[in-house]
Amino acid sequence: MATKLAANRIAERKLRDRQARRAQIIIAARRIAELEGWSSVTLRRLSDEISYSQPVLYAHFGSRDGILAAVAVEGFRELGLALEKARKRVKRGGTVESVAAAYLGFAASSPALYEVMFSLSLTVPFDDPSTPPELRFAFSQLMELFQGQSSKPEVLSELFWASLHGIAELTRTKRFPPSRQKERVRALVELFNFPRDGTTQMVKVR
Amino acid sequence: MATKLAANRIAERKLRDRQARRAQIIIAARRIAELEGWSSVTLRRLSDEISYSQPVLYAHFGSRDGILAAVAVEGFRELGLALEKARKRVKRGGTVESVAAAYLGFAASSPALYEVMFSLSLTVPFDDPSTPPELRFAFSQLMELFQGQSSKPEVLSELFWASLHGIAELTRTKRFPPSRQKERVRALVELFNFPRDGTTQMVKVR
DNA sequence: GCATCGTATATAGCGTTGCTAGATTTTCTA
DNA sequence: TAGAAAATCTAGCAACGCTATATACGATGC
Repeated sequence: MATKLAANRIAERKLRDRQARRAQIIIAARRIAELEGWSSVTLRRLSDEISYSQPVLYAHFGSRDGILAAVAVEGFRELGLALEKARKRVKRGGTVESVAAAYLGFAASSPALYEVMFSLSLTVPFDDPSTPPELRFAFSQLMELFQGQSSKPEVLSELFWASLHGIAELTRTKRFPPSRQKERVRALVELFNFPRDGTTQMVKVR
Repeated sequence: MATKLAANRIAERKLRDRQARRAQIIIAARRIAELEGWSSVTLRRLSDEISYSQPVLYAHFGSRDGILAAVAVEGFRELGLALEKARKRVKRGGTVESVAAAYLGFAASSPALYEVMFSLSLTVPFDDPSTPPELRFAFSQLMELFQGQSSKPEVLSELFWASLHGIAELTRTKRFPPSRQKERVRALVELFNFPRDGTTQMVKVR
């Protein structure tokens, strides 16, 4: 019987080791990408960093894309937490502004991570039940902003997400001059702070 | 003297041939990408399609990225023309709606083309004088929409561009369910049809 | 018309990539 | 401690972007 217990502990230890190494790979990939770009994240380089041979990487993730996907999911996890924090620590003047700042701050501080979260052809249909919970959680934080304010919270939060993503992406790829970033965010917040739910109307005044 | 003229004509013909082949390469790359994705656009495949050897590709574009960049610029050219058309043929109810539809229609009908226009690390700072005119023209079409309406047309048009780009991108990568697309666009148009220029105000009604 | 020279094009190969089959070592079990 | 099983490595394949070198071609001068 003691052998059974020992076998259990061994299996547990193996699992721990396995997970630790998996995390190590993800961290290494992320670090290299952030420093030198994703094209520098090669399997040989990675296997070198973790001091294992290449096939070990395939035991954890089925392919190079599998590694990128794992990094992306980790990115969504962190983004979700950052948005939740920004939403709950209600800054006076509206949560929309706080969440927008948190989103763009995240994208700006980890450009390579943000890049792989979207440029990857993960093809996660979002609605699908197979969508990783990290993704759903991150989006749910955006949806919370418009709950009850509008007749269609999904539509408004999707549009909000799209706007944030567009700003993040065009900033990351240097299409937007950084000089006007503050004004862009201010305009964005103004637009989304007044959703048209039937009880709000825009009128001309003079 | 006749020899001089002949030499001229020969040089012209060579230039024409060269440009024709250049266009051929761009068209082939675009077609392959649209059918099988950009990873299938290899130099061997391209040289095969145009019935020339690989080094010829390097005589035209310095590298594979050079080919992608050329395709991207062509994409911006077409996008600019499409936006101009949508803006000038004023559909009743506002040009914003028309331009938005044209933009998203372009992105949806040529996803690979749209992808390379932005996912490429062209790193074109936009403001820079070295920015291709095709890019500037396309953006100018968006800026036209908000000229005079707002105190800061650049900010509003950049925000509009970002929103459109976000929708296009999240749709292309299957993050958005296509079912709500119409509503998303409607909400977008509503938001941007009422820029806050000091003569418009949002009020609660009941 | 022919030799010559320069340009255009092709051949062949280098180094690196993602990935994998088969050998080998390590670890557990009985 | 012997043998089974799992884990890991070695070595190599095909395909990639790219380029040095060789060859064929076309224009030019006598």
